[in-house]
Amino acid sequence: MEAKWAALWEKTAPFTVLDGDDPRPKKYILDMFPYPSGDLHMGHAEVYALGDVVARYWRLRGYQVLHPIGWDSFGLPAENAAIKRGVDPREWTYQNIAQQKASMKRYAASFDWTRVLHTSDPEYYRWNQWLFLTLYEKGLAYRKDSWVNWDPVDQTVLANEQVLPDGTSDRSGAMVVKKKLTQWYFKITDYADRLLDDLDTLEGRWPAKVLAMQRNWIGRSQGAEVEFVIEHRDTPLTVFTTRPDTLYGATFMVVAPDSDLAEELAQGASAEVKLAFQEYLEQTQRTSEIDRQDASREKTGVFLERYATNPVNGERLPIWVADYVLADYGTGAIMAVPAHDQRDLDFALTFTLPIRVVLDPTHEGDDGGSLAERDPATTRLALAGDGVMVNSGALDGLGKAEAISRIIDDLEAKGTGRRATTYRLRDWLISRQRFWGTPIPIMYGPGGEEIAVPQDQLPVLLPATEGLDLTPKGSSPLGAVSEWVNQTHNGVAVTRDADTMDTFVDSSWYFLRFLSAHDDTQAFDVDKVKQWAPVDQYVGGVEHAILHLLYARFITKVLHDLGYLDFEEPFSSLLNQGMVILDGAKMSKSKGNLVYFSEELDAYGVDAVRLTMAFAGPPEDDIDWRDVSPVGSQKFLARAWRLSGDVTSAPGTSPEGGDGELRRALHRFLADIPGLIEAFKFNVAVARTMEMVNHTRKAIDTGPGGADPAVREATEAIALAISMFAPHTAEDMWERLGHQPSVALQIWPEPDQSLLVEDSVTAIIQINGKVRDRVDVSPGIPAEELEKLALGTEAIQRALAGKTIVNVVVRAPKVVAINAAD
RNA sequence: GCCCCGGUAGCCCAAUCGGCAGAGGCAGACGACUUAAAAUCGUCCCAGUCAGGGUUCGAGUCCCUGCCGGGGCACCA
Repeated sequence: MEAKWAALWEKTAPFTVLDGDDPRPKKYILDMFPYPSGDLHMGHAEVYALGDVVARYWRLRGYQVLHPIGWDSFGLPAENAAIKRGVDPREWTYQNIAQQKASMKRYAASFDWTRVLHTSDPEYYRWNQWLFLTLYEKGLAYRKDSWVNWDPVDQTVLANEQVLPDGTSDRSGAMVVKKKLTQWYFKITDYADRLLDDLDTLEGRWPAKVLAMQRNWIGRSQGAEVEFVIEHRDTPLTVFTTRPDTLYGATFMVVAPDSDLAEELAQGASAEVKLAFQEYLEQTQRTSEIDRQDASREKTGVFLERYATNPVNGERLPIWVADYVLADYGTGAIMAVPAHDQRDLDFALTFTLPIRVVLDPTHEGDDGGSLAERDPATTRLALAGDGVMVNSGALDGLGKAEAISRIIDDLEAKGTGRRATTYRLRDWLISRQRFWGTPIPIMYGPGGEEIAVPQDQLPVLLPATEGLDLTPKGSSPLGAVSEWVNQTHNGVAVTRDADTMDTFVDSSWYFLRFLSAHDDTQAFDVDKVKQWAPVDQYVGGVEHAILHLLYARFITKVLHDLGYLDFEEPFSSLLNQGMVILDGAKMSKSKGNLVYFSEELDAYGVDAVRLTMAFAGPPEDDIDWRDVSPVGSQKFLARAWRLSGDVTSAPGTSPEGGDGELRRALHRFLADIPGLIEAFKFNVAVARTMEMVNHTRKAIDTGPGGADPAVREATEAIALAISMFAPHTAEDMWERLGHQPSVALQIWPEPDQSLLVEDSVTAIIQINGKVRDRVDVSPGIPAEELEKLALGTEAIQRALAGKTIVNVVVRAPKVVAINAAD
């Protein structure tokens, strides 16, 4: 059956979207495109099953649906396989693509196969280079020398987003180290506010979890910058603080050891201090991220023998370096307020620095004890809460919030501070020292100056891999291809940038490319974009909640600002599916708890696997393959399929006059399914379809029989519903019902409203919250009548015997609640 | 430490607005059909919704506290 229908679909290509007028409204349904490492796995089986439900659903609703697919085919695994097995990364990649493509076709995903793109094709990556140059021209792509995350195994730099919280690489798993390198960045921080604020517009349409993760990641924090004059230095030291109210409590300053400022200040100190600083800096750089993030570890630091002046009270504050201050957050320096910040307190206690309380937390009715009892110097606990300012000059007596706004006003008036915002988000480092990616279209002149490759010279093609040594050496393999690196530009000898772009650049705009996938004159067609974009429904794993989605949002905003797009968010609605796991754990080769995609298809068939994915539970939940039953899905599909053989009426038979009960159930079903699919309650939609099959089975076996027109009507609707989940079975049912293919091109029938109105509903009668009786009434019954009826029933009369009615609440036509006392 | 999500039957999961806790499936038991088994069909079994408190005529649903599980961020000033 699978083979029969696959051949037909291949021939008729029912899901191809042609250019030209189509009167139907449009929907752009996009599943995250895969990375071609080996064959598809169970995770893919889930996304493509669920994405296909949505795509097929909107087709049933009469929409022209664009549902494209492609491959995110640049990236490290190809290169690593090449190194390990001596194969060409190109060959490896395109072979895997061919295999995955065949699997997707077998899986009956309703993709438009005419728009396939591969990011590793020159026809794609030349537009990636166009994008780079476009950002470059706008000053959004720039080069800087900075401390970067270095993966010592893959021998390449990583974006912040690719470093896991434990300090290891999300690819190789190696402990990431810091290295100072000149690299290309995209200025995503310019968009931090918009990336954060626009998340509000996605509320309710993106999973709350993803919104929270993005907000966390951008990490906006509001406070103030305060300037401290440094002795023997012209420019003051600026610090960022969220607690300017505690400025009077500052007793020392701390500078990050790996900052330029620390280096400079140490130069002005004695020889011993210089030496101590050098040692400390080296020690810091040796410390792994894991250790550095361990807040419980002993505070360390070096006093620089330099002093700053507190702008509000003229106090002399010693300046220290310590690794608990990070060079790349805020200004890389802080004012330390030990009484009100735990980290500063720990440091002050370690080095016996003064501690001054400036905010008295005692208040009426609190049981925290007196101020003396809470002295941070003895309790070793910083006073974190709100209270009343003390020891703070003009701020004395104010609360925290008032003090913050007051002190900022004062600082601004004096010109020694200002309101300020900082972000956790860093600029996006896009250079990679690897081969299998998009070459950065920049050349360097004799003086090292940047020369953008002219647009008409794009693409900058990757050289042939033959004879190329891809082994990681810490610099790009492209650098070794001298005839590629050394070029002549306007008669001058120049060298190409030998790095390639982060593959997240490729995927940050691919959804636009699908709209004109083979256009060789431009990256995307603005008219097509107007017709189709933004993506109406995006489907994919939560593992891309930060990286890919943030970058795609950023690039969309940039292209919007440049006038290419008239929208600012690329994905109007987002569905994250969970993972497919086994025995409560993530599948992995090392654990040996793998379920193979092709084996499952062999064992149960495509339809049963797809249906199992949809039926397993809410899409965002993980599916434990042990808890679900593809056999059960198989049985259900067979049961549904059998209905189509038991229908004996002719195609086109009017359902009028068919069995009333079955028709009422059916039209309720027709009315409910769309809402369920649109709310992503696929599991419930499948359950309702099973229920409908049960109803119809009963009508055939013990009801009016297979000749009843309602039975045909119901079976046809079931075939349509099933077509979203199990296309082969549905197609076969449709044919057996006497129709021409394809069921995928049918329209979901409108429910007959007259069959939806209930002619009677059951009202419940409660006494003191317990259900004591129920009566069947008409839905339009007036409250008084229902109350009279309720109080009159035998069961209620009996239950009320000897009691006094206190009051009666009537919610016609569903509930009568009687409150009675003895 | 901060933030987000979840906890309903042996298991996976339903339950628009606060209104009869159960739609569907898995597993299990029994029965019909069968020489038998499989397949199929049918019937049945099972929880008072993690715990405690509150609001309400009425709470799985709303509020508070706690427990458990999952996830994100974190020496971020």
